[in-house]
Amino acid sequence: MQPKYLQIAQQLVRDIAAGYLMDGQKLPPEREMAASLQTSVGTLRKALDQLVSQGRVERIQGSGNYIRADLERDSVYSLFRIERRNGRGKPSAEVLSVDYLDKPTGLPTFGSSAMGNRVRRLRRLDDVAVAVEEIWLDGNVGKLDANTLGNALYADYAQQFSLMISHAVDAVAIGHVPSWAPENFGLLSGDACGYIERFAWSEAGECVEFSKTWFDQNQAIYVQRLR
Amino acid sequence: MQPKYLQIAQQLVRDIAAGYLMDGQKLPPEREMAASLQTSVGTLRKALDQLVSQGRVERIQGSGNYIRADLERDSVYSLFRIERRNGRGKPSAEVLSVDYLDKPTGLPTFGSSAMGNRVRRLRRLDDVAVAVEEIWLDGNVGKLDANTLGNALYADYAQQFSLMISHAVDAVAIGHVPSWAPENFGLLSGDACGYIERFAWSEAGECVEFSKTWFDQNQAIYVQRLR
DNA sequence: AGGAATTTGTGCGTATGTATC
DNA sequence: AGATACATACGCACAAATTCC
Repeated sequence: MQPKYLQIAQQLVRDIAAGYLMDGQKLPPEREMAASLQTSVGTLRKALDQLVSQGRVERIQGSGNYIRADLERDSVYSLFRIERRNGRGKPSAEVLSVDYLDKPTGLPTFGSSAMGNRVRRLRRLDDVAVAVEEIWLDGNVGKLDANTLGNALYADYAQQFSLMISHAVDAVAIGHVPSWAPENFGLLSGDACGYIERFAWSEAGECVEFSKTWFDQNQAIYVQRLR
Repeated sequence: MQPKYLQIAQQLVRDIAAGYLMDGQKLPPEREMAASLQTSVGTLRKALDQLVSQGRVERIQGSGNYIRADLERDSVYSLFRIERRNGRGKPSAEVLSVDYLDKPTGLPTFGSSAMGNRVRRLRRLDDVAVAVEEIWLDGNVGKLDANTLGNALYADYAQQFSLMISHAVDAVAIGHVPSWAPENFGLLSGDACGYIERFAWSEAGECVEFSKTWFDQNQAIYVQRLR
């Protein structure tokens, strides 16, 4: 039996995910809400504290508690946050190619297979191309089905392979835009460009993915949020 | 006037930093501690919750509260992880200058004062210069004492001003090595260079710090670890 | 091994302060 | 200025985990 304040917090999370609670919606006053949940204000506040720390609820003293449904959290962004310089932007991703190939020499060692799935994508914020990326998913997890590959890559891994990504390490480096970058990407092939190298680990503890993301700094920044 | 629970939390942080509270040490029982601090158990618990969320204290039901001094957290690394390409490196920082100045035009808006403390540092890993950085700490927190400024900047803030940094946002950008970079930095003044922009917030919720860190990519990478 | 004592975790109620509308 | 709503603070009772005898 979980503590009541966690039960309440989880119920609220489910209500947000299910769409019963919409983004920006104002919750009832704490006393009212506590009464309807048959609990005390203190316990309700502890539950809300959880959601505030997750960024799902914003509390404004004297005003109220507001739902902050963050679609990004469960989508393309989840483990890789790119923002427009103004801090907003609806994310999407266009898959340029999916291939099952021998890992080329020069690719860092990761995973256990000599083969890998290579995904190349163009990423957009508000329909503006902001980054291109090349992702290598280790071959031993299986062969990626390009047709069912959507915006939320890690969710697709979970769907196709029951593969859950648990953590990752990102590093920043400076390089050049790859030759396969599409024409409508702001920068031209060969331009100097900052990129992110990423290694990602499965919940089983194996490093299963390596990726590089080159992004147009005029359009977007890579953001690390702490705590 | 800060809330009592934050005052208590900060006093405990100072006591840990000062060495009055050693790693692994067991704190007195909550009721006892609350009495000696002339507060209620609930308020003390809220203060301890802060420290637990920072990893400074571990609470074990039925046993007690234990100090978890994490030297790495309070060192140069804290909230800003630079590694050598091999993943190792003992961090250190040399303070080049500390000045209390009018914020120049062009500096992003943050904090509430027109003045700011400008710190310029050279950062090393294993005594190799890997990055230079310029840090602006808002003037309204006070005037930094250069003499007591060590490697652990955020710990120094806590010491000098009871100022605890709670979270930060980092963004990657590309620019040029500043003119004041020392000779022994690998890159030369004006060289193209990746840098990190950082905004950092106090626990009171005010954005109190802005910094730029230019780093020599041949020597070091900036690393984001997730989860 | 087992039970009592100790210590933190959870839940509730209330009073007062402070920000917002 | 008044009403509303969240923030802080205090205190108590009982549950759960640990420690000690």
